[in-house]
Amino acid sequence: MKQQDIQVPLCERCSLESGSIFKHLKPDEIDLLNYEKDFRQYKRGDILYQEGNRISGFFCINSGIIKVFKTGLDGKEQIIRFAKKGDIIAYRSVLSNELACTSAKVIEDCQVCFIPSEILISFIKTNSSYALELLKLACHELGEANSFITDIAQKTVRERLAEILLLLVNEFGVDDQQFLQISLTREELANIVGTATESVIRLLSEFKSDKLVELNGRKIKLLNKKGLEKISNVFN
Amino acid sequence: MKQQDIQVPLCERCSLESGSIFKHLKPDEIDLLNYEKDFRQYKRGDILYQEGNRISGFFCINSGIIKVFKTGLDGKEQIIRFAKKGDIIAYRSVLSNELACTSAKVIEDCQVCFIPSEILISFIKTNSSYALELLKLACHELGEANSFITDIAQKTVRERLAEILLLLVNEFGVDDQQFLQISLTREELANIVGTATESVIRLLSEFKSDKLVELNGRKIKLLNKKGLEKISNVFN
DNA sequence: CGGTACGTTGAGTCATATCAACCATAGTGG
DNA sequence: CCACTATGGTTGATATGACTCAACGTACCG
Repeated sequence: MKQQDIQVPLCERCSLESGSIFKHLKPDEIDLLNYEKDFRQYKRGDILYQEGNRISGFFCINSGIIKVFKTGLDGKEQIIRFAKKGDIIAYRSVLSNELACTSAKVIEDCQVCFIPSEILISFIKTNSSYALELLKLACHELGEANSFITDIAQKTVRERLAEILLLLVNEFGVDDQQFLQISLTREELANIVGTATESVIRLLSEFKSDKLVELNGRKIKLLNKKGLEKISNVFN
Repeated sequence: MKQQDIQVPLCERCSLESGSIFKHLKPDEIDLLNYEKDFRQYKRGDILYQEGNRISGFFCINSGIIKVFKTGLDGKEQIIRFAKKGDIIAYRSVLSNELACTSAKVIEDCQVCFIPSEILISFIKTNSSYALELLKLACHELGEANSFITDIAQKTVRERLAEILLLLVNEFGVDDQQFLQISLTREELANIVGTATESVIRLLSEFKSDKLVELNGRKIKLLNKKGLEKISNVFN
């Protein structure tokens, strides 16, 4: 696709395609959104927003992948979640009216729309079913956070790594050769699981020896999902 | 207080006293709440609701303390948060329309009001500033969950224990002898920190040797907050 | 008095972190 | 074109934090 072919996506179409939260808006609200939003493009490594800053709006992802993380001790990142097409990020800070508690960095080149806080707040005030959907979203994320807390507190690194691999396949799918669609460095994997880079490397090559995964640089293919599920101790 | 003296609390007064989320309701909504709510009393050890069940409403705490936890591997509890006067619990499941992802158990005898889901949903539909407050609450909790994830993933047990002690003092305060108001078993402490009971015991007695805390059975007094802050690595 | 729940301590083990060295690759600038 | 540097990946050696298991003390309760 040539540069001049890139079009600002239409919210109406995008929200339906992606199933984003905006599909609950009324036509005139969608129009307002289309008018007020600011379309932006970012490349791998770019930062959308940073922990500790006040944020004047939030982002809706149209394409690409973004990692949302907190910076802990010695600058070590803890990845909280990923965002892809249809997801919104930074809405937490906007709604709680707090400083950003996370940073967001591009993993795969992306196109996003920036939407000013006031628009979100006004939709909540005028469209109660939209507000309810937002609540549903926030509460769902809260449930996932709770599970993650329990996992990190109780499971071993080995168990968590297996779980994360399965989770990544579910969330991002695989390409035509069955390799995981999302490409992460070993360090990023470690920063999801909550461990050291070397541990991820060692465990991955163990998984490889056990014929659970196939490795090709950053590309990972799951060869034995049942086996990984067993290791990860998920029966829910 | 004799049994017959116990009164069903009035939502209007309770919400103002406790600063609960219901203070944003309009008078006629408060009346409806008063009418629809179901006042209940529970004793230490009682269970309010359990993980995996569908919940038909949520609880507003009038007095006492409740622990909210997930059950992980081998039935080990991970305490997610505590609820005290003015807090609401189980609203997550109600709003996300999911099964309960946690259980709730009484730590200190409590009086609570049970409020049917429909009431909450109807308030959201009719009172947008209330909806916004609920969103604020959920998003705030989400931020706390994110911090907790990062802590558990990156800090040592020693650091986390120090942090939790400080946090408990902040949240529940101390009695006239400076002892922490909330009384937890060692196992419960371990289930917040995410460690083994024995580890908590050992670390607490280390803290005692280092004159950081005073111990008297379950009663804990913080003697040197600065020292504990230093150990806990909190500078935020 | 036996039972149950909680607290404490010691000893041994193991998973995981840390430290260090090394290789591969790609981009940079002179 | 080559040296230089940065980044990421891998492996080995070593250290240690934290868990597990087991024994035992204590307190409370019916």
